[in-house]
Amino acid sequence: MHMTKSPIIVWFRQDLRITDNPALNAAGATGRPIIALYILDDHSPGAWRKGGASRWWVNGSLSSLSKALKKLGLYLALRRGKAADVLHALISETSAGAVYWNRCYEPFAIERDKAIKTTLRAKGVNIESFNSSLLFEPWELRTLSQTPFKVFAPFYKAALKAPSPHTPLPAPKSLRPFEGTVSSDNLETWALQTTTPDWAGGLREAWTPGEASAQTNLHRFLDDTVGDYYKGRDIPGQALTSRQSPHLHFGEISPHQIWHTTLAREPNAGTASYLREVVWREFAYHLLFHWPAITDQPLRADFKNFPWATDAMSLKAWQRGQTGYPIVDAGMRELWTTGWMHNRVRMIAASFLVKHLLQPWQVGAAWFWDTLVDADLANNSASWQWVAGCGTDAAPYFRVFNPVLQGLKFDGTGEYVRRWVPEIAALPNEWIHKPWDAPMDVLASANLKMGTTYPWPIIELTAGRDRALAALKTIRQTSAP
DNA sequence: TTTTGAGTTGTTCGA
DNA sequence: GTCGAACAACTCAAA
Repeated sequence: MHMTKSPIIVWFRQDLRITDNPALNAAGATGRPIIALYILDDHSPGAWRKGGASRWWVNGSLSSLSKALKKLGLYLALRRGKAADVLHALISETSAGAVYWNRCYEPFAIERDKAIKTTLRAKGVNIESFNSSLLFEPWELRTLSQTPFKVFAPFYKAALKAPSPHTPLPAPKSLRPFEGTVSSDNLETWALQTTTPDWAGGLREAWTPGEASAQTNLHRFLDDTVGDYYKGRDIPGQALTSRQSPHLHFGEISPHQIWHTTLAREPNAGTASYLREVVWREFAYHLLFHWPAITDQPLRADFKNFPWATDAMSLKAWQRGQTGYPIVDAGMRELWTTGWMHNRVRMIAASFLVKHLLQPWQVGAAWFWDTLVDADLANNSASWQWVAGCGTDAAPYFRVFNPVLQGLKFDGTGEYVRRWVPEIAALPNEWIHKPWDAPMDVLASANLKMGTTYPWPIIELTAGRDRALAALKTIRQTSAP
């Protein structure tokens, strides 16, 4: 058989879209028959098994991708297992001569893909990989002395100065399908969406996975709210953020599409700060690429000796949204119900766990990994380390978010808290962020029994803050020579 | 090589 | 109620 006629496997991973998909376009351009493949890979060494919310999402995303491919004449084959094994099997079934994919950047994925590339090339299979999920490859942006960046501001400056990211590719007009038989799992048998119990009602209500939804959502955001984004993105009671994170994570939309579509709009403070947030995502990937251990280990070595006060009860109260601090509890319940939490509240809730409750950031990261529909190894690792103060930037150690002040400042109307903590909804604004201080008659008329219908605060704020600052002091001393 | 300016998102205290 | 200073020291990145 001539290699040039042999089919190409397009291996879909975190690029579940047909527009601006370089691997798919390149395969299409060869004119050779195409086999579209997705592998549910929980088995490669070091793989971060998708959490519950992510599994729910990818189920919807795959079903949407499979429909879109069908319109192009392609059938999406679903297989599960160790990616290398699946590929070897499929190649021997179909005599495929090439595998095309868009790059992933998680440390385990890099290692897996490198190994696959080596063994398949040794067998004479051509491998082509493409960039589809980052505006800048993690190794592209460098300081003047050729080192990777550790601080966002200069990274951002370098990103703006760098050559413009590629403009998005159109969807291929038509593709030549592979004509042989390729067996596929039935998506339902993967049981990514558990129905007993069906805990995903809130997710279904909040989200529509898939490329079409990602596009609709981007245009809604740019048409209606980006103008208010600069300040509005801090107000959790209002829906002024882009809500693109899960779409971006699964590659239902590319950052290039977001970048160029946004740049084509009337520039203002909102569009500028939105693009800046997209560069934050790039920065997280840059950090993960150059410091792959940040998924588990604090980047700052002195934090290895940090005296965390690991405590299962504290963690549980936080996870369940029962800390007694309304803004924290609201956030944790929004997360549990919808698989997402507003960015401002993520910072408050994360800071509360790490600082006031002195729980290791890794356990918070693990909970987010399991419950977020946008769970992303780079963003999650970098962001938790930022909050904990052990990451790259020199955030001042004394920056401890006060959940009452943050609540008053960013949810002064209590709209957000009332939505997610209904048992205190009848409290007037004055007490909505500190129900424990409310007078007896106010509590009574709000039908609120502290300690019964809503918990007393799990920890006193000043005591928690002082304990955190004292803990930080200890590692400063121990890290001295 | 050395120097210099700066570093996402805050809180508290005291005037 | 408002406002500015203090809260540490260190590391990064560029000049």
